[in-house]
Amino acid sequence: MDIVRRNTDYAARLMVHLAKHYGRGPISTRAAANQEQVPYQLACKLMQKLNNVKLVASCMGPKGGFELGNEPSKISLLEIVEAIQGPISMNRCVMNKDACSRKKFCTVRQKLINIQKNITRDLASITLDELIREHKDNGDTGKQKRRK
Amino acid sequence: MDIVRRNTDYAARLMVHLAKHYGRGPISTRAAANQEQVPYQLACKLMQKLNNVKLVASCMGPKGGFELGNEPSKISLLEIVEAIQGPISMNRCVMNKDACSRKKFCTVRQKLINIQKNITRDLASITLDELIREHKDNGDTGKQKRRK
DNA sequence: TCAAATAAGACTATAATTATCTTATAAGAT
DNA sequence: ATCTTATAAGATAATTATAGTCTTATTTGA
Repeated sequence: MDIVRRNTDYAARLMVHLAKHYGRGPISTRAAANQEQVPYQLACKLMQKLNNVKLVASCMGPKGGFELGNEPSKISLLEIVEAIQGPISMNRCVMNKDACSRKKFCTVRQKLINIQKNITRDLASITLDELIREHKDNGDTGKQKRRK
Repeated sequence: MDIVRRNTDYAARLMVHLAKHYGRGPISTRAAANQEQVPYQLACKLMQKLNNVKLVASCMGPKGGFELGNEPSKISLLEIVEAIQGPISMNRCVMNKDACSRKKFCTVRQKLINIQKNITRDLASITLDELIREHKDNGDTGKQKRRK
């Protein structure tokens, strides 16, 4: 099983897509999903989750869609991961205080907590703007096919 | 979902148990499972997986059981994790070269690879001997209840 | 030969994840 | 006003992963 799941991967693609168009109005989920090779219906659900935590802002109606809720430099991969799949957890005993009665004499727990901190720190350091900066020289021409 | 899964947690307990008795002959799975609060049948399966990669050595027959396949200082948490749940993977595209056609222009992949390296390095640095050293002052009296 | 142990694999159950479907609501365009 | 295109929300289905159990075979010391 992967730490970053498939849906999170999809969501990251969609966010990178929005980031590339930041400041130029909303993008419809259909267009973003098509271009980023994400199943449309799934994309709708993912956008909703991102909307719930204000990583994106929605505009209903025709010509509507979603746009980033903040500057690309202010949105990290960690936020996207947590919006879609919840907090990164090394082990249930790390997140849930009551998960294990052995906690008081467990020597593994503190070590797992430290590893978890490293992971979240690393993910938090990756922002959308650096992801699009490196994307620049690939073929996003702005052309788009419509409809699923 | 937890990066370290429940069965891996069980396996780690069993390994710590064996480590405490290292050099004093085999321990039966039943005894270890009882003391470490691991379901017996599951413990059997886990010991087999650990045996497959030689983290433990088996001795069949009465008075048999398992013992560590190596000194506690030579066995890391990473080895236990990988024996039970397979390699740590940040994302499918990291482990499986053909998982994603977008790989060539994907800016996230390399960053995920780096995070994954950090995790495995951290887990590899934790060895059984340091886990039992810190365990020393808890109540493993050697008393044991028999039977499930 | 018996009993206590591992070996191996089939099987079941549970839970998590992914994907789809349906209905409702909003708002621009005509 | 009505139509069309879009999001909102939630129910439900399908798939996959994980955890747990059961059964039978094999080994070996007493």
